[in-house]
Amino acid sequence: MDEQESDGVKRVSISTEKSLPIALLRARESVMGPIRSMLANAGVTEQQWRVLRVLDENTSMDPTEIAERSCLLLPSLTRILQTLGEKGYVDRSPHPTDGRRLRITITPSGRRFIASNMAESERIAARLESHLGKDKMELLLDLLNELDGLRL
Amino acid sequence: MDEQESDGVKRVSISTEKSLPIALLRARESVMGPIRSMLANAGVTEQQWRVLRVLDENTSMDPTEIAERSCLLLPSLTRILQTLGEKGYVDRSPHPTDGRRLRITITPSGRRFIASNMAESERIAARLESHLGKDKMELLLDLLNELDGLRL
DNA sequence: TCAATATAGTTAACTTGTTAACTTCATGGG
DNA sequence: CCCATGAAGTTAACAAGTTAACTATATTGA
Repeated sequence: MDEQESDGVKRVSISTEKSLPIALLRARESVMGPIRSMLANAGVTEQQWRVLRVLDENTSMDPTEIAERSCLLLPSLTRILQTLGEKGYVDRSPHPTDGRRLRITITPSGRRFIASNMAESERIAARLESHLGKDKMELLLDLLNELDGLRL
Repeated sequence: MDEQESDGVKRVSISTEKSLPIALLRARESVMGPIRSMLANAGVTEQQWRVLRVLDENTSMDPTEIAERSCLLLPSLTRILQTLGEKGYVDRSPHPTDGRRLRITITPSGRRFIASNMAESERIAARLESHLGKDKMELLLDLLNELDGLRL
């Protein structure tokens, strides 16, 4: 119940319980718990893992594309690519025609890293889906995508 | 379609498109866009705003309670309370019986700050609900809460 | 052609996220 | 009573989020 409703006045204010941003945050925390453990063992952060996975799905990308697909801002990505380069998981080369751009590629070592951790990642995802139910999962993804598509 | 399905082999891997953590992240980004503009004008961060709103709903709390309700970790909250104290929005006093705890209270200035920005905050929330639809909004909140309740 | 403007990426400065170590106070059992 | 253990906060160190300024290259139009 809403603590501030004891005076009989219906509170219009959105108590933090019903706030969508906070609900999204909490839900994400719950989902990320097991994934974080897995990634901590593997020695990468959640964001580094996202970048590697996006790169693994594509042969070569420039930072702007990577940022878009892994949901990171460019300044963050600059630092992450720096770290991943030091770990030997990505290479960078100049763009053939546009001197402003870079071509980022995942190295064989990076692909091996993904391969050796993907099974566990998928086990975690499968366990989540089995707990929530396939139908609810799809419904949830649809709603989230719709939210993402809204132009506010 | 999935780029890696061209060989006819059904990919089991969860392309980042269908990843729940990323969908949650993207959805949150969309929702937060207008809120961030509002808060930037007001001169507080999203997290500072969350803390103030939680404090506004309760007369006095200790940091552990605040952290739980505003979905922050204690080390972050320590710094945020420091900042809010400097802004004059919160006060701290020792707990009457337990020497380890603190009592954090929102100041009148903090309440005025909330009051002068709550209307705009609610306009934004209302616009969101009108775009998505009340039914879908409730459905989404239910699903997110269920996700939060899962023990993985 | 060349100056104005736009794009890609980096750097900087500040705030927060995240984990671990640390300090102080409480509490329960010997 | 005293020590071991636990709980509440803080501090530290590093990674990432966020906005703005900046560099270098491209592109456009007069």
